[in-house]
Amino acid sequence: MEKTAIEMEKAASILKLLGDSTRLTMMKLLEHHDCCVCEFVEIFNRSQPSISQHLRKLRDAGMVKEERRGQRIFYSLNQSYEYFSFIQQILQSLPDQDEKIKELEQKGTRITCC
Amino acid sequence: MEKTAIEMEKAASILKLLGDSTRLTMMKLLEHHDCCVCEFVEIFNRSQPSISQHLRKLRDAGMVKEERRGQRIFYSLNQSYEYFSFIQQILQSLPDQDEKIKELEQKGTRITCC
DNA sequence: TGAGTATATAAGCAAATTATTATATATTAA
DNA sequence: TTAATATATAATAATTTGCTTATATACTCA
Repeated sequence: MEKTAIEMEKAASILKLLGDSTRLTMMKLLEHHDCCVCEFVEIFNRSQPSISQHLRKLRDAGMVKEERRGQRIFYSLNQSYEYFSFIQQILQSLPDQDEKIKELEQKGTRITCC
Repeated sequence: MEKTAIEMEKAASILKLLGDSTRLTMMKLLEHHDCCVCEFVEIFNRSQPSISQHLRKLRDAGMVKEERRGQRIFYSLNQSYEYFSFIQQILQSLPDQDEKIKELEQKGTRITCC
């Protein structure tokens, strides 16, 4: 097997993580926009612990990385992730979620600085 | 927006189904080879009901179709599935599983006719 | 320093998932 | 017809998942 080929078990575990609409939408949003936890809480209308737990799964898998800015923690795609191109390929097939960011901007709850 | 939400949900449900290494490997095998239940039972070394239940999920989702030939039921990818190209794109990123078919052939347990 | 805010973690629970065992159905062959 | 084979389905049990509530940690600001 070529060393660029993803193992089946690994691929399945990645797809399992993406196989949740909250996490999948998070990843699609992060494709173009860094986001902090409180933005996800508002976008998904979920509790803060629920959002944090989804983010932890993505982070533990290595798909996203975090960066603290003041009190907030911003998440972004980890472009060094070994299987980044596999994920990217999937995300490219998904419908744009930018209107969710636009809604935040209109409500004035989009966080753009620390 | 509602349509987009539905599409993300649909994508997530597809990825969830593929997010199991048995089902994912089944789909990869079916990409190039029709298979019957007893072949999967041997390949995965799982019980027959377990295999049938995985196949039922894939069939209920519309990803695979079945065709009876005598006592056996052969499964194949449903190329008319609405999201076939999405699935195909994922399968193309996965390593070839043909050696599993070759093993069956060497053992003489590959089923090629009714 | 203490209060307030943002986020993470832990514990517990209900729902979903997957495997197993037992049984039913469909087909073939004696 | 009966027996054997292939597969599906049902019932159950074990495991996993994702939510909630409660609490801990980290940072900012007065």
